[in-house]
Amino acid sequence: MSDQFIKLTVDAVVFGYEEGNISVLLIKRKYDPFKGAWAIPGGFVLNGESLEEAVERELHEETGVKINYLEQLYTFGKPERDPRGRVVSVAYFALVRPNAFKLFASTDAAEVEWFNIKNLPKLSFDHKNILDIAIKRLQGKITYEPLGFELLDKKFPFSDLEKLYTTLLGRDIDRRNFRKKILSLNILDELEEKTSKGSGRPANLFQFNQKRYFQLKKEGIIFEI
Amino acid sequence: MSDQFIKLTVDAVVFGYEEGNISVLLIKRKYDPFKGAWAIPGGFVLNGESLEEAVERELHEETGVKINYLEQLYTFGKPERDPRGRVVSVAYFALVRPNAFKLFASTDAAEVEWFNIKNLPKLSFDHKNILDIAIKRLQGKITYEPLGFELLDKKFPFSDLEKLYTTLLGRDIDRRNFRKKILSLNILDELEEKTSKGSGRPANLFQFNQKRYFQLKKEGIIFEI
DNA sequence: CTCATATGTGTAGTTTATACGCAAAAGTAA
DNA sequence: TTACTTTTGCGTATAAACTACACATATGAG
Repeated sequence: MSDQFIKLTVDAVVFGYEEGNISVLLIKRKYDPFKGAWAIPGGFVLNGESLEEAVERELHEETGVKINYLEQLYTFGKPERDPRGRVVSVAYFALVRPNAFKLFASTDAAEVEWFNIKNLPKLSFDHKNILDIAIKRLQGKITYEPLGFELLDKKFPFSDLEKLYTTLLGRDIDRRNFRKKILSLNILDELEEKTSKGSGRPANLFQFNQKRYFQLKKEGIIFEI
Repeated sequence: MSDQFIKLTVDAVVFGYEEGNISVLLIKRKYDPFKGAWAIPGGFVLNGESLEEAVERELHEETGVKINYLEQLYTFGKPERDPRGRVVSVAYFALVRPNAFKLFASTDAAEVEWFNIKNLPKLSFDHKNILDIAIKRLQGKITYEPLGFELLDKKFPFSDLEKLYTTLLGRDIDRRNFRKKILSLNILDELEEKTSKGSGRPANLFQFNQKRYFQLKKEGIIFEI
């Protein structure tokens, strides 16, 4: 049987957000094929590990990131997608808080870097396609799942959340209506702390209450922007 | 490297609808493991074929169905999910019109049968899990994608669509509001033909206009129930 | 020709979404 | 200290969408 020659990899599109920029984590490949070109981090799945374990291992090995949220994106299986032969890749979609760790490159990666999704380099394999699908998923999903909080600091001012949504959706949002809508969902805790950066009135800090969110979800109340 | 021992299969959850019943297509396994037990149709991916080609080949070989709609569902990769060793399965989700063809069992299948999703037999492998996820996907997706039409005859009375949604969503729908909402989407063509089955006023037949739907979608107008 | 059955349509009341302006709390510069 | 700039925090009026609900019409059956 010829199926024994199919190899399985996992790849992860890792998104981060900082001050109005959505970035994606890429590595510069150390070995052929596509040596020296940029790619999504990933690698072969080992026999004893689950797909998620493989993703976390590869990400840790290659980049040093701490993942905050992980979900399966899509499996790419066209016969000609990898010049090394038949390689099927299960792609994942990850969210991180970029300022919560330091990047470092190792194993298969010569370099690791954040790239703004508006300004991406040429990518290896079919990784451009994978990234496009991941971006669409992120843009679509933040309107009906509370993913945004996974990209912000644990405690954040409302304006950060608003700016994140404006950036991701690529359109203006009415600040007052947005605030009303989010607060009416009752999944944010307003803290006593305030923050002030530069001039302007200091902002109250908020925190996502995941426990309450899951309970509301169980009761059938859905998140929606 | 131990990754060379990972084998790749595709499995397909095939849904059909007839007169108020959502059914799923299962095969009775002819060989071990789980010989004689019911399972979702599927099998190993061959080296030269894409994942979709593998699904269509296996479905055709094992069951004789003609697929009307196919999308990737999820990839299942827990190391212990198959007693034969490390087998990762890319699961698909398919919709068919059951009265458009005849079933026949062959190759790996001893029998093929439609099972109402409310009354399923014990399943092989982790197929119960796969099926549950597929059912959730179907229920979720018909509210924001026009999938229902893929399950009905090309020409259908409005009451068929209504009954399908009632069945899938598991709750009553106001007949008048539902009709208004669907018709306002402007994706159905009202035909001159009428149908009459038994007593009662004959119903106009409708047809889904996929071309118009895609155009509206491109313009940003979304399907939603 | 009457009855049972399924289809086809309109409107009022409620809820949700949208548009929009001004006051409060801080920093900054004269 | 005071006037000015910047950012946050809040309310209301209008438009749009959703929900609930009842009766007329076209057939088949007896």
